[in-house]
Order: sequence, then structure tokens, then C-alpha cells
Amino acid sequence: MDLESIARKAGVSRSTVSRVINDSPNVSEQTRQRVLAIIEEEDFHPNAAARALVKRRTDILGVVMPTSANVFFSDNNYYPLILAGLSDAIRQLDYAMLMWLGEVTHSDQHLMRRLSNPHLTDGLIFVSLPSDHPLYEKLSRLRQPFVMIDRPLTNVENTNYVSVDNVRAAEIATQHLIQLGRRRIAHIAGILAIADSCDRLVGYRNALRAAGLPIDERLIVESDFNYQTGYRAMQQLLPHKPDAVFASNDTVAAGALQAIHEAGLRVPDDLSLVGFDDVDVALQTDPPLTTIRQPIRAKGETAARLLVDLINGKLSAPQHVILPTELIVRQSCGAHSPTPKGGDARSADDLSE
Amino acid sequence: MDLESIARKAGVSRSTVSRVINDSPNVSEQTRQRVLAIIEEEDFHPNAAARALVKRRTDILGVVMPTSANVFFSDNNYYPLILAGLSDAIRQLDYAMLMWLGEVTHSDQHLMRRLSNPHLTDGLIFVSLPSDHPLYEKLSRLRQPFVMIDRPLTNVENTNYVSVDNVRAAEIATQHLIQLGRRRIAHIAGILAIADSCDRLVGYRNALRAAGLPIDERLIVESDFNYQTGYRAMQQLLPHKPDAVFASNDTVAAGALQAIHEAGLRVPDDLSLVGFDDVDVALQTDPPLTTIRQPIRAKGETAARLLVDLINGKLSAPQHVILPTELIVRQSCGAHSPTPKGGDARSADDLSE
DNA sequence: TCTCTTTTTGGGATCGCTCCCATGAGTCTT
DNA sequence: AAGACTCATGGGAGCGATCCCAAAAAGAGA
Repeated sequence: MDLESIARKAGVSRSTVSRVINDSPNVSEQTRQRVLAIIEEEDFHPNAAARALVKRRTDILGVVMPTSANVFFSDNNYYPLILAGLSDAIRQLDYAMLMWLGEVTHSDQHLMRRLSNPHLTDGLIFVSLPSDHPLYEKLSRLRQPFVMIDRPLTNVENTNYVSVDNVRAAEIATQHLIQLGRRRIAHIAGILAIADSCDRLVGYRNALRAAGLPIDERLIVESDFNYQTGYRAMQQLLPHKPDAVFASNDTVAAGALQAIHEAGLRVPDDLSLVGFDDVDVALQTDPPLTTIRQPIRAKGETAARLLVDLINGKLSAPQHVILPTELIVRQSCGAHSPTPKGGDARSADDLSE
Repeated sequence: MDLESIARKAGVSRSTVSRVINDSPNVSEQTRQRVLAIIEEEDFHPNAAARALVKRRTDILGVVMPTSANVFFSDNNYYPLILAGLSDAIRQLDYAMLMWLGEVTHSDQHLMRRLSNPHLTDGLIFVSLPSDHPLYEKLSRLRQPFVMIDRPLTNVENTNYVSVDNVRAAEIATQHLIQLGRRRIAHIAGILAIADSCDRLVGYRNALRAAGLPIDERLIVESDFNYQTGYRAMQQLLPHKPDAVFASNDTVAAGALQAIHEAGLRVPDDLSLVGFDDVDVALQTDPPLTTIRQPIRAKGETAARLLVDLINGKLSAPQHVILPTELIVRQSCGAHSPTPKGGDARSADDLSE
């Protein structure tokens, strides 16, 4: 079933059917209706490959999340939320979304070739690509446009990316704890191979330094962004008597909270706790978490729009889009007297829509 | 850059280059090496559209999750886990994955057309497609193979699907509670528009009936698969004095647990609690949850393999694949004396790999 | 050395579209 | 009423692969 056979049935030419399908204005209303009727009747679908062959665009965007399953599921639904944002925007922009989840190793030649095939997608979006990734080098040679979500670690200037100012956000979180009178503030970092984690650690150090507080390296512990490692990190920290903890995300904060409770300490009375992301879990802990809200879905949406602009040649210089974050004060930091539970601001990201 | 230009540089013909690319055995080793060198040198990528046009296959599988963001994120990572399973298997089978997330409404003609375009994907996988969905009707007319994950509500016989025996699993969970001497067993159901939820409810009723226990409709409450509604459902149940609760998933169970604790009751002493899925959260509650483990990732993997078999014409009759579930006994049901925390079986799905 | 078979190679036809140009029909102008 | 102009339509060329068949080259057997 092709254009020609539809044309024959409608008593017109191939070209006219093509015009109808592509909403060309130069078709008489009468003809258009006749053709549309036949198309409907025959349940005709134009061949995407043939179209792509001549138009040199597939109307497909590629999304690559070279994230291990481990991180994908533990990190606060961060990646699923990014995905949702991407998916929404890409659908709205009338593209389809081709997806690769999971680690991409250098040895996976097949996949590497496919990813860099400029004929398969019109552009690519990479989410949290580590700097030492073999794809990185390939990217530079790539002729097709691409956008990164989260700041790349190297070659920052020439890369289009969408991120938040993690350094500033971490400064604000830490500063908040300092203003509450805390002096021994610990930090449970995320995976330090990820730029965001590094930046948050930098922000944490900046804030302490700015306040003239000493930086005690024993108060800095790494985690894997998940509950379990948050719990263990806190157990490591407790002997050094911190009076506050800034955690790399809300799930880690929840794990830390568990360890704190098991040690017979109270939050926020004995320790103040601040998380990051502001997702569901921040409201499910007891007490609910003070945290930094970042617009996770919006990151995905923005990246998709940016990529499409790039594809359409609307941009010249590389774009660096920095989305805003916000400190959400709840009970776990002890900043103010408890408000009625559930009465405070909810995340814009988690359950909305 | 096309086959022809590579051919010219290598001093061979178009056809020979094509043979090299497609691993045809009828190429001399010498020629193959020469051509491969040029391909590498020029960073040549064959045009996927041109290939698809003549081969009549795109090597792309479509995955449709017509799930609202609400359910996507609340339901125990169920959908992200399915996705991971699909992604792994599809990559391994050397296909690419085209994805549509989120609700697909009848009015979204554009998307509907795209989904049913047999030239875009070689086959489709639908995850938890509600029975009243407009896509359902379109599917029947579809000429391309498709597989569903989770039992469809109607037209079951003619549909290829992968699921678990939710009825039986719920019977086992409920039976377990009965054997522990519980008599007023409540059920927090999931969204009843989803077949799985219905089946679990049926299994619950079956078990009570088989044990000669009365079915008290006040002990059955619906939830949205998330913490919040699990919490509220439990609050509704408490006045009717249940001595056990079978929850539709682990997150709902966690929400219920919170409500139980707030009411000053203890688990498992005052109430036994059983969840469903066996994901991370089941180990993060205190006490850890007794639950039904279902192989979520394996569902995705199985569906992908089934679809590829279907595409290759290896199957004739519609396939119904039912994967096994397992009762995982931990502390929340009170079945045995507490084992050391963390020492019990972990989910095969959550953090592995 | 010549024939017969097998392996390797080359080039035409084809897939189903879009693009471009030519043509015909209808309208407006002078 | 003829030329100029617009709008609707038709058909050739071409996108870049694969497939098929024919031809050339290499190897085998007598």
C-alpha cells in the first residue's frame, strides 16, 4: 500500500496525495476531502523510511541515559523524572523518542555505532554522561546536534547543556544550617564521578569557608545516592558528633534519618537535616525534610526544546541553561515551629499532573 | 557520504561494500579489510532509512506506557523496572527502543497515527493498557505484531501477553495471614481499572471464602498505589479493627504502616502486614515487609523476547506467559522470630546489577 | 590446457516517498 | 480577447540502501 495506490483510488496523482498528507495549501478543498476519505478508508500510513530518506530527517530524538541500574533506581526517581520531562516535551514537539538506558561500554561497538549514526535520529540528548565516557570523544566528531542534561565535567564551553547551579544551591543549604547556629555540619556526598555531586561538595565547602568555620574532613562521607549508603554514611559520621547534616539527596537523607533515630538522637532537636531534590520521600519522613528543590522534569523539557531549536538551526553559540533551585524549609532543620503536617508546599515535580 | 563513495575509495563496487557491512561470507578477506579500513577512516554510517525502505524492517521496537505520571512514579518503581527490563533485552536483541510515556488520549490523533504506523517500528509492547483504551480497538486492526505486559481485561485469548498469576499470588498472601491465626484481614486494593488490582482483590476474596471466613466489605479499601493513599486507606480501616492487612503493593503497605504506628499500634504484634512486589521499600520499613515478590524486570525482558519471536514468525498461536511469584516472609507478618536485619533474602530486582 | 565448479564482484531494478518543473485550468487585467 | 498571473495537478528524477542475476576470477579435476 503506497501513495500511488491511494492516488489511483482517489483519481489523482501521487503528488497530490503527498500534498494532502503534508498539509500543503495548494490542494483544492474538494480533492483534499476525497483523498482524506480514501486514506481513512484504507487505513493508509505513509512509509516513514521512504520519507526520511528524502527529507533527511527522521523526526526522532535519541535519549541516552548511560546510568547503571543501581543509580537509576536509587537516586530519588531523578532519572525517571527526567525521562518524564523529556517524554512530555518530545511528544509535544511532535517527535518520537528513541531511548537507550543503562551503561554503554567502550566494547559495545554495535551500540556505539548506532548512537553515532546520524541517520537514525535528528539529534541526541545525554543525561549525566560521565566525563571519562568513551562516548564523549565520539561526540565531538558527531555531525548531529546534541544536548546534555547536567553539566559535563570537561569541554564545558563548547557543549550545549541544561543544569542547575549545584554549587550555589549547596551553599544556600549549608548557609541555612549555619544561620540556625549549627557549627559541626556534615556532608553526605553523592557519587563523586558525577559533576553534580562534586559541585554540591564544593558549595558545602564554600559556605563553611565563607562563615569562617573549619572544614573537618571526617565530616564528609561519600554515598551512592541511595537509602542504604545514606544509612551507613550516617553511622560513620555519628562518632564525630555532627550537629547537622547536608545530604546529597532526599533518599540519602532518609537513610541518615534512620541511623540517627537508631542512635537515639532526635531531628531537629539534636541534629538538623537537609536533603536535596524535594521529591516524594521528603514528605514521607518524620519529620518531613527541609530540602533544595530542583526542577527535575523541567530539565528534561528544556533540554528537548533546546535540541529542537538546535536542529532547526535557530542557535549559533553553545547554550548553557541554568535552571533555578529553591530552599524548601520544613521540619527537619528546626528552622521554625512545626506547621500542620501536609500543609506546606509540595513538590512541583512529584505527584502533580 | 554513501555506499557508492566508499566503494570508489576502496576500488570496489557498491554491492561489495554492502556485503561487508552486512557480514556476507562471500567477500574475500583482503577486500573486506580494505573496505572496513575506509569505512573506519571516513566514519561512515549506512543510512538507516534507505535500508529500512528496502528491507521492510526498521530494527526498532516500540514501547508504549500509557500510564499517568501519577501512577508511573508512585507504584513502587514498577514502571521504571519494567522499562529497565525491556531496555536490557531490546539492546541485547540488537534492536532500538522507541518509547511513548504517558497517557494517550483518543483526541491525540497525531500520536495514534504514529503508534499504528507499521513502518515505524517492527512491533509494539504495551504496558498495562487499560481495557477501555482507544488504542485497544486500533490494535485489533494492526498488521504488526504486539505484546502486552500485564493481562488485558478483554480479548484475552487472542492477545500475546506476559503477566504473573495475581489471583494465585493474592490467595497465597492472604492464606499466609489466615494460617497465622488472623481473622479480620483487610485489603488495600490498587487502582481497580488495572487488571492486576482486580485479580489481587479476587485472590483475597477467594482465600477468605476458602477458609470459611466472612467477607467484610468495610475491610476493603481502594488506593492509588502510593504512600499517601495507603496511609489514608489505613486510617479508614482502623476503626473496623482489622488484625491484618494485605496491601496492593509495598509502598501502600509503607503508608499503612505509618498510619498504624500513628494510631499507637504495633506491627506485627497488633496487626500483621503483607505487601506486594518486593522492592527496595520493603526492606526500608521497620519492621521489614513480608511481601509477594514478582519478577518485574523479567516481565519486560520476556515481553521483548516474545515480540522478537513474533516478528520473526516463530510463533503461531497467541502466547500467554505467566511468570512465577514467591512469598517472601520477613517480620511484618509475625510469622517467625526476627532474623538479623538485612540478613534475609533481598529482591532480585531492586539493587542487583 | 581446457572444462567445470565455486567464489567473488559488478550493476540494474527497486523500495515509497519528496522535490522540482511543466502543464492546464481558471481569473484578472488592460 | 489575448496576455499575464495564480492556483491545482501530474510526472520525472533522485534519496541510499538491498536484492538478484550475470559476469569475471580463481580453483579443481581430467
